[in-house]
Amino acid sequence: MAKIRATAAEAALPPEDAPEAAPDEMLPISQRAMLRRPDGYLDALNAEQREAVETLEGPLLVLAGAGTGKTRVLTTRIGHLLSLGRARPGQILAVTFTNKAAREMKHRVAQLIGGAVEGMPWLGTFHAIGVKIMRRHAELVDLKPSFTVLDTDDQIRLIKQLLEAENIDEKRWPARQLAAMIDGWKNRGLVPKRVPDGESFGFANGKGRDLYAAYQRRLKELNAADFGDLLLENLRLFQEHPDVLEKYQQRFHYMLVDEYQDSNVAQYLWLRLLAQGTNNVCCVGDDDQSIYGWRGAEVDNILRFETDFPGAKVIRLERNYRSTAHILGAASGLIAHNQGRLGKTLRTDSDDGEKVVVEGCWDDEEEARIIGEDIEQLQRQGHSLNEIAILVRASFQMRAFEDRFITLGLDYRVIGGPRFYERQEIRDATAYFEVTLNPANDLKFERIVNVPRRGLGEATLKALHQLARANGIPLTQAARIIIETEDLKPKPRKALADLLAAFDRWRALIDGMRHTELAELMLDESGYTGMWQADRSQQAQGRLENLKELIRFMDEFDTLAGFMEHVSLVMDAATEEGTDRVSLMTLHSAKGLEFDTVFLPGWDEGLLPHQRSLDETGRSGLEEERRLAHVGLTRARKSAKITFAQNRRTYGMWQTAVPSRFIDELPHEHVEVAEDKGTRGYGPSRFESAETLFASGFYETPGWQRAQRNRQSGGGGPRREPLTIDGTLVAASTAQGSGLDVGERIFHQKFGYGRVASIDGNKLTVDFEKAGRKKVVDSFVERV
DNA sequence: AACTAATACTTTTTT
DNA sequence: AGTATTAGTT
Repeated sequence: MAKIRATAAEAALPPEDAPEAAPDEMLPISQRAMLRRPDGYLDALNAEQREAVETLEGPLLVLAGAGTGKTRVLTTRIGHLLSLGRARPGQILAVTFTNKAAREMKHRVAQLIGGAVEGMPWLGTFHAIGVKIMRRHAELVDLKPSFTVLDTDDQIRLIKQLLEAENIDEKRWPARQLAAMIDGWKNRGLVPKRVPDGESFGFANGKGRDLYAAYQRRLKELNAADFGDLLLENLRLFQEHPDVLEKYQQRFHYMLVDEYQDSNVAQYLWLRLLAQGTNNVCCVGDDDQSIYGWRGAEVDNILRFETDFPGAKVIRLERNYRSTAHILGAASGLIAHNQGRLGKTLRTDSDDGEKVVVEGCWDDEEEARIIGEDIEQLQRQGHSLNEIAILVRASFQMRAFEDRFITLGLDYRVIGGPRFYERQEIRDATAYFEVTLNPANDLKFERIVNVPRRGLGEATLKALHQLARANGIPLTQAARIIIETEDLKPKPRKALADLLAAFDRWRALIDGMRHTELAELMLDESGYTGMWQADRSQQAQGRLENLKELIRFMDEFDTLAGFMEHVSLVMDAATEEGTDRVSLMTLHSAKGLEFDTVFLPGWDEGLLPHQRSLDETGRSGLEEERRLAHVGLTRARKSAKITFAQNRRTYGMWQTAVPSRFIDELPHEHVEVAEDKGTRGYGPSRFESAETLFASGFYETPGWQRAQRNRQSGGGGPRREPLTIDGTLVAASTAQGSGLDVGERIFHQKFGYGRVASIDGNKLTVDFEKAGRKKVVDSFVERV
């Protein structure tokens, strides 16, 4: 086992560390000269960008609005540092939040400096860099260098076990909730003993902090760290070991942070410690694009930059190179409603272009139909589908579009979605690999002990747990003991013995066999591939494909351990390029991208300012939602269209929706209401009024005003002044005993006439004459 | 231990 | 509405 750890540790310290061994890694003179040529990289910048690139010493905040060349500044700055010989690649720390951004930056730096330098060893996500540092000093944070990074699944599983051990009712205090709390604490840089009493009481009557502490202890026993630890433990490392900190302070001559508005407290503290060395820290960000507050990001970090880093210089990039004047005007007008901004005024030299179009739809299906038609129209006009995107607030919205596009035969791609690594089959497969490498990983062992089914169920697991807990040993070791006894029935005993033997066999092959072959062997011999082959379901084929893809991906690494290092942090599904497809994604995953044409469906009150955001974080939540809307609009280069639905299904029930308040906040001069094409008639006659409504100038129409009234009155109840932030969304909650009885004949806006089949509170099951059996909320039906 | 039925929960976003 | 988890049954 010691041997295995050694391999893992070696793999964890890849050759990128070479700079120390090969001291002079400065770019060759010829290359530096090339970078200096007069038509070179600096000339391509505007005055502010250039200043941002050339201000090398001291703290610098670059406030870069959407489309102002933020990435260009960052990469040019790195190139500049290298070409001036101010730093070697290994002396520049450059952190991003996403793997995508890290890849992009690596790529562009390589382009800039001609790919001569073998990458930048310290360019990566906060988490990836955190792991790298922690592996080198693992013992100082009570881990072994081969520690594994837990995914969210394992995290929950572990917490469940803790709750069980403490006899806490998981119904009342769900593991997810505790996981979220612990995450939150870690994001704020709080170790267990620093958790405030009040918050500790938020879980299981004050056991929150103790559970957190117990969880951390279990992690150490398992030699594992969760995502939060990659930052928190790093911070602890620096705080408790000034000598280590000093080493890194000296190493990093220049520090760059991308998307600083997304940083959380732990990241901020980490950065500030490092910056106390040279103080050459450059943060790039946009407070108007801070959309990860719910995940612990602190807009405050960017708002306070000048106080945190005394003597800081602030440069604003306000020239937008992306969007037309109308789009920019609409976006700026919207975001101006936020308070607590650093304030930027985006300018552009572009033409006015087209106004932002707003169109109301009957329901989400019509929304998808209208947008589908628009896209087909664009396609006929010769636009590339790759330049069209649909940006939604929540992923459930995607479904209507996917359905529609499939019937239209329109090619689309979903960006984001479940990450490759998060798929069940990938997690299972990597669990096999992990247990082979590290038999002490109880969580992974538990994951696959009975996958595929081997007859090792609850009873066996319980026995194993008991033995393991009593002796303080890993499950696999307990298994080894238990198969020598009579404690298990013959069948499970044999199955367990076989499994252990298999792991031993695979482990013996690690050094003697190509790791991709070994991986295939493991999946075959364990019966895992067989399990999916035998599965006749729709998805089984896809899962097998994914497993193949996994093996292909592994090929890019030299060892199994080296692959495992990256799998949890950096692996995401390959996005096939090449084909012409419409992109479908959430607003969050659209940040940093741009398209000629952007569709923004679902600007409904409760969905675009998302109700949950409003409920949980009030005003600041509303402002974050507004920033999300702003991010959406600013993705568009040439045209943007906003739609909303008047009826939407939530949790399977129809509710009337009200247009988003953000629509009203758009400056009139940059907006036009969709003209009536006369081809969109839909079902019931009441829709005709909606058509005329949109044809005759939106803001003055009766329909619009009705929507306004609805918004303010909370859905027909007694009038309430402007919808309060935590006001509930129209219908559902206003139902006061409907007085309906089973068997009564009713009318519903969408489904027409029907008879009540059963009543459950305010939820009705109705047999409609045309639409069949549906569940609806009683306030949407009227007695006839 | 495995299968079926009932119930609860969902719909923010990501390393 | 649909999925995921859980409880109850064989």
